[in-house]
Amino acid sequence: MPGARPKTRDADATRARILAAAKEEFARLGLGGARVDEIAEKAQANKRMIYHYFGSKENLFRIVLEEAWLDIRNAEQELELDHLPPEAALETLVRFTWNYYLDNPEFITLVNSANLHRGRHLEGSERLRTASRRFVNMVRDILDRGVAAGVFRPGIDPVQLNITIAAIGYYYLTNRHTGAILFERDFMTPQALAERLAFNIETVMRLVRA
Amino acid sequence: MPGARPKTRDADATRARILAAAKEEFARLGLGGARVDEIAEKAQANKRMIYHYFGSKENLFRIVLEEAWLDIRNAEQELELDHLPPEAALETLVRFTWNYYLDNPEFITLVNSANLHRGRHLEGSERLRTASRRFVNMVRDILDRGVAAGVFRPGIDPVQLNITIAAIGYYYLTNRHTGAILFERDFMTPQALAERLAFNIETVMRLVRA
DNA sequence: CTTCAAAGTAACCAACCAGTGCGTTATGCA
DNA sequence: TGCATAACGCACTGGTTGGTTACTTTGAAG
Repeated sequence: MPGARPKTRDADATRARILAAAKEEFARLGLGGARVDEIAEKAQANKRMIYHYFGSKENLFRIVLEEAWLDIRNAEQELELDHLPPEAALETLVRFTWNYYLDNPEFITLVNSANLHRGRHLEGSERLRTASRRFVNMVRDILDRGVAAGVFRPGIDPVQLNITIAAIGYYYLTNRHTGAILFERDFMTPQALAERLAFNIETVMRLVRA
Repeated sequence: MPGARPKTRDADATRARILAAAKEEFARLGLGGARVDEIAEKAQANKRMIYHYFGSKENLFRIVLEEAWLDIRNAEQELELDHLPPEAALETLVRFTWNYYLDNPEFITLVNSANLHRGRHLEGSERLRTASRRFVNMVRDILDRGVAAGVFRPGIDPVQLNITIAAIGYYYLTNRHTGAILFERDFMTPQALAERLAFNIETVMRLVRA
């Protein structure tokens, strides 16, 4: 929940409250479903302020998206995977990705919304491209070290591996509602979550092992 | 594109045109973004006919979703995987799933929309549950035959395997727009698609092999 | 032919919604 | 203290949207 409005005027705080409320609403209802009035109310701000700080609903969406992505890329960097042996580094990345999706469920729905709109709102974000390049290099480094140590097979594309690591967690969580109906099981019990994580680690390890 | 309006009155054809147009619009813009007037125009029908046949926008969405799921479940059955040896059956399923997503891109966005609304529109569809049960049994049978033949390891949960097979294709395609921006490569060239399919087959085979 | 239910249409409505015009209030600085 | 600037708020609009009312047309059974 965005915090309460401060007594005195504070541009940064108001901007931040709007951003937090927008993230919630866009994640819950998508770009088309979210209401600017609702965002303003949740942020304890006036709708006029949204247009003052962000210009348009679409631009607000754009900034929410960019922030969300920069957040996960920063968190990945803080894992310092280059300090771990390759197998431990990869398993840590799989666990981290899974837990990040669990702890930040709005990230997944925001990404879905962005893609429904064909990625239009992320085009031209140089900050994001830079962060992503660093991330891919980190995974490439893990793979290279694993090959050198003889524990990973050579020739694996780090981008394909990244996509797979994200996919096996992301899909399970984003499609948990229809999954629960089709497969007649609760996807979100602690046991179900633990089983899925173990399955995913096994999948990735078998994929890379020499 | 839904066909042109027939000369004479034809309730079934009108209903079908509305359904086809709705599928397109819901897939393109989501439940909230789709416009009933637009669906009526695309279907060459009057908006009132939508309410006559389907009662409400939400109910129209519900039926579009159910049809889309039944379509893929039926197509899977037609593969007759029980006539193939276990390894060939599994690879065929991975290829089929991938190609189905490629040939029916609206399926993916419909599923995303359904999950944004927490699966609410699929609740209580007994037809769908029956079809899904048969599908899971089919995969379980492939796994069992593979274990008996000594080519697959035992203890694999067919539901987890299903989820993974869907995930590694689905995620790549649904997130191809943001992926293209982040990873600075075109996800949809024939070569990129062939590489991803090969990677996915490798992933699944390594996951199940004894 | 007649009849009548179903198919089809146009015009409408109340609610809603992104965006704005314009005025007010607080704050930092000279 | 006075002033420029930025933060903030209210009330409105022009256009849109899901859904409805009241009506005409069609086809087929008897």
